[in-house]
Amino acid sequence: MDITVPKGKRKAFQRLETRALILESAKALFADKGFERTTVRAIAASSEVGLGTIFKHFEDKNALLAAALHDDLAATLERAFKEVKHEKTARENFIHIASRLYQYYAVNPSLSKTLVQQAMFSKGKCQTVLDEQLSDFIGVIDGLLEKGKEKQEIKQSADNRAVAFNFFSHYIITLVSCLNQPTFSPESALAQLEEQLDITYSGIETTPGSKR
Amino acid sequence: MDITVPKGKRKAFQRLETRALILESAKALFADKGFERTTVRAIAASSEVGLGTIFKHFEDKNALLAAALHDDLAATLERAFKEVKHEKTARENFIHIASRLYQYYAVNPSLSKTLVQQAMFSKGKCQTVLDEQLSDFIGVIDGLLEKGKEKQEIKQSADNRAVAFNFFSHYIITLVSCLNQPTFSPESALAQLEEQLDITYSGIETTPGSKR
DNA sequence: CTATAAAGGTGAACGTGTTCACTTAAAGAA
DNA sequence: TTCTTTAAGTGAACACGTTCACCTTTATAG
Repeated sequence: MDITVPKGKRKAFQRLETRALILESAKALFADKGFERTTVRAIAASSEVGLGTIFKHFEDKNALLAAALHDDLAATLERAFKEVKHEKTARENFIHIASRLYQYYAVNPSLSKTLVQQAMFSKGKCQTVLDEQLSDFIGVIDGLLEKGKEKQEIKQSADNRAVAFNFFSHYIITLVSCLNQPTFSPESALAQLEEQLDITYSGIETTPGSKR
Repeated sequence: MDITVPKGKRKAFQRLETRALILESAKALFADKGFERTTVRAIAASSEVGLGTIFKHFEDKNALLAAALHDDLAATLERAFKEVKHEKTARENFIHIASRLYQYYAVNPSLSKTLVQQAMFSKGKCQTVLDEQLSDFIGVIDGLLEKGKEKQEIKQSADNRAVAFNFFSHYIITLVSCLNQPTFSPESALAQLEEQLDITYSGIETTPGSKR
């Protein structure tokens, strides 16, 4: 019997507290040992909770990783979105957002790789969390493109949806490609992304004006 | 004592035969039950081989899948490469190759998804097999682009390496994106790929000539 | 207050991928 | 041939993710 929460909501509070405890331990252990080398039993022991309890709070070990990184990732995204400057080009703003994300992934490339893998391939349900962030991301790019059209950066005939997907493709492939390198450097990832954006912007077909 | 191979190479032959037996069973079971729902024990039983034997032939269950699909995939790739017509544009040839691959993946989308996932994220060693195919793929695209430059389809200033990577990015992201749908249709995947190639070809920036 | 229902918490037990000490048989040396 | 070495083959044992029947505690009904 605890006096801090004398209401009829002790259970709900306990639940949240337990969840937080588990997440804290999970985060620390994942960061320390990596995903595969961290056992659910170790997380249970570290958070002083029964093994089964963890699975009352999280669908599986993957969901645990997603939850452990979710808050930081969401904060990174939100911060990046807020830093969008409307006087800058769509491209500059996009690169800035990508830059922030790459910096975040660089904190722990190994964990990031696992997270990205799960986001891209997870079966059915728990992907919702990451899908939301993807939708946000695509939505923001869409907005940037619209602004870009207004300021003559981008041609009117371009389809925002398709171009947003194009940007996202390059962002994600560059990320995966660089996460597979022995070391992940946000700078080289950005350079690679810029190279692809060059192509997306200028196109590759011969044009009447540039047939030298 | 078998009379068919009386040489001093019985062991080598036995080994190959055992390997083939395992692969045959693995292929059938994977196709029937899917990757996760097929146990290594079931493969061992079906191929009438000890459990440990499988791991003398394959690093792990993932390698088993890669090996099971490798030959078909290699054949698909080779066939697609041979169908390249030099009188067609680089884009048409690329789309044709992608089309063949998408058709192959469509045979068993679930297995394909697992295979692609492993190819993109496998740790360290066994990825070699798939990496080879990737190198081939990139190499062929590179060649197509060079031809494309000769026939004025693609501007000289384009960097083949970067553009080949660009093509590959769209190919792979489209594949993953479509494999995550409830049903995988090569046709809709191709449509999506074409949409992205449109962007890559024409570019999105406003040009002096197209400022309407 | 008591009785009942609901929900959090628990760890033994299970299934499965993977390892390893050992057996067996082929290849090579004497 | 006979002995030695090498490697294929094997399944018991292990580690870990996951499940589930059960317990305990809180919430709710009477």
